[in-house]
Amino acid sequence: MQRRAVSISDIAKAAGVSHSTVSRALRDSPLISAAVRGRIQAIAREMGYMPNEIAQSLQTQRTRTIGLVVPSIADPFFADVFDGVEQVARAAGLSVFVSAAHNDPEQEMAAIETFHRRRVDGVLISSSRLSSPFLKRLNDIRVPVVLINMQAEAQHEHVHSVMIDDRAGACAAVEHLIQLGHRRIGYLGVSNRPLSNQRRLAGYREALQDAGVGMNDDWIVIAPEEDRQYRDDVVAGETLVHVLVEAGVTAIFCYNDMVAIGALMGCREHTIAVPDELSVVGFDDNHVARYVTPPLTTVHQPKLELGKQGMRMLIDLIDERDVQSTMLAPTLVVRASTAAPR
Amino acid sequence: MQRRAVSISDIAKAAGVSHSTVSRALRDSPLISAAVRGRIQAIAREMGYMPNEIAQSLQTQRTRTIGLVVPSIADPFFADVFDGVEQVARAAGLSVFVSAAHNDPEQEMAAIETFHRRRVDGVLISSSRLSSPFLKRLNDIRVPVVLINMQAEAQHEHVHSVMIDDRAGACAAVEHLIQLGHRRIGYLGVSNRPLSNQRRLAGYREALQDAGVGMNDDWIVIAPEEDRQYRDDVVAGETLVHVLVEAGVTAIFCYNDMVAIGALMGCREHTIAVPDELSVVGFDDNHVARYVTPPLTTVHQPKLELGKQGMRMLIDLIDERDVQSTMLAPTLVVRASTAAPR
DNA sequence: ACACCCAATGCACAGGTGTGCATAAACGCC
DNA sequence: GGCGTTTATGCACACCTGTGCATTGGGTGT
Repeated sequence: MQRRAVSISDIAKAAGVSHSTVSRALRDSPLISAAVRGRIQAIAREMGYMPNEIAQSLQTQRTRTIGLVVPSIADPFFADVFDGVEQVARAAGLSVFVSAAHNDPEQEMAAIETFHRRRVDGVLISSSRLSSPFLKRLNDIRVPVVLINMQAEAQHEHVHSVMIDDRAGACAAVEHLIQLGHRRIGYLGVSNRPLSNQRRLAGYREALQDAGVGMNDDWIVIAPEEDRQYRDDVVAGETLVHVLVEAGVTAIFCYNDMVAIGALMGCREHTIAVPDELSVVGFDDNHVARYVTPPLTTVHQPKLELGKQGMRMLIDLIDERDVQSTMLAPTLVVRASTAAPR
Repeated sequence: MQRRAVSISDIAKAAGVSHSTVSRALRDSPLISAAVRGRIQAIAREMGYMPNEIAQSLQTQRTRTIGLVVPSIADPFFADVFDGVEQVARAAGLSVFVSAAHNDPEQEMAAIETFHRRRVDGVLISSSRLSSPFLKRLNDIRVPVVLINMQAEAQHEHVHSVMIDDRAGACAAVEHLIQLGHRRIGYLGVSNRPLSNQRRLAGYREALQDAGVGMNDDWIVIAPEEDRQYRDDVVAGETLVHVLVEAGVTAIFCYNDMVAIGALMGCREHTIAVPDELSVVGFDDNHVARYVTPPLTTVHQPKLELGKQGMRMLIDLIDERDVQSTMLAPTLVVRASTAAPR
């Protein structure tokens, strides 16, 4: 049924020329006379010719293809990153393979092995944590790699990164609370994403210190590690917020929006009014943040830009241009979950 | 720098055999003696050989690759669909190209053209609407196509589909409201996705008719067409909900969750208590639905399953097995936005 | 008229892999 | 030991495209 697709040889036969001539004519080579070129292009169009990119890839040693590894595309954060990646890739004529690794090292390995077999021109990785054997493997495939929003443990020749300044974002959030007049500010963090949690906690501390506002170890609560992180962030916020309230804080900065949303739910259960009795700040600016009650004040991560920048950087690396790792600045979005303390 | 990757010829040279022998040995062909096979496999491992899938594709005329077209991966609906697709694809050893077409016919065309050039083994399409020239083009590429949650205008030889029963879902939602005791029930729809809107409206009417509950044209409001649908769904719900309330309904069934969330916001602005004064039902069971206030009663779409089924169907088509289009049943999820009328 | 040059085209190979067929070696059988 | 049979391997081609080099033909200059 599915008869062979038409190749340049078929066109050559139809036009009474050699396949080389067809190849050149279709690529607008000046070596071919205008008359012949036009005739061949017309025949090609008429026969419904569609270039075989597989054969081209084999010949040119370039697949015009890149691979993207994410934990899950169902997580809106990575979905936005992907959107940015895809936009830039499409504009550059590159196609992208997406692989969801679900934070499973084994699946991550499998993903980059697949990319290697498929001879992608470059790899983008956006994963929470990355293991050392994984990085070694990355080095094996001899292809440019860009890390999105993750910190490389060691520097490798072909590895660059674009990330978001967690510390600065946390600072901005806490400074906002200080400016509103809060002096007893808590942090509600997580333990299953240690790097970013540490950076946000550091920003929290720095802001307080710079402003000369007091700290207290009782005002810092870190949720214990859990497996199903996505749902659990909400549960963590919901169950732990009252600990901070009992410790006497008037405002809390949460590791991310899902924790903050959990905190909002916890407050409702304990009939704590937000923002009247407690101000709550999140991190990420998840799509959800604007629809909860009250709409959440949060730190906006430029996720789309993260993807775009990462992809641009990868293209530069593929084309052997110099690049340097960059850091994107998050911005505070003030909504209705924060107010001056009573 | 990036020296040529090792090929089977390199291995052949190292082992003192022909490349054919290496090829067969690596594929565990019984034609090769166990001794030689083992030795070659050892050498291959040692040299860090990674099969070139591009060359294999050219030879076998199979790329083990499929293309997925969606409007946007940032829309959580399609993100979940993708997740299902990816899971099944990975298990079958297929890689997936994702292309976001943003409901732009031109970009959709470009996407399937790219897939054609790359000689994907099959195509999955999940788009709101599909134009007729687009379908024609689909037919041109001579590859199995599965439509996910969209209705084909005409039947084509290679085109099958898996969809969700909009009508049944709408019925379930409205029956729930009737069972709670509501007798004046409104529908808040959209006009930029005419097919599914019609089907949900039909389900709404059917449920009312079957229960012998009265209808009224004033209780049906359809938002006018807008371009930026995603954000506008919320705005539509927010601005139009009071029209229905003034028409005297005690409950509304919304086209989807975003419209319903807009309705919730509109109610808050007009200080209409939900669910005490007005019950609200959505459609989709977006991730957001559980976090709004009050948590939204809605019709759950099995999005993951949609993706999985679609991918399974595509694999069956690729392997030339018989398949038939299927319809998945949505289920009602009762949360806190619905209650008996006062 | 002849040498020369330039424009246009074809030949042949390369890229990496899989496989039908031929070939060679080994083995069993009488 | 010759012959037929099985087993193991190599040869050569195919998949489709791009390109260096050779070739051809026509035009130009003297």
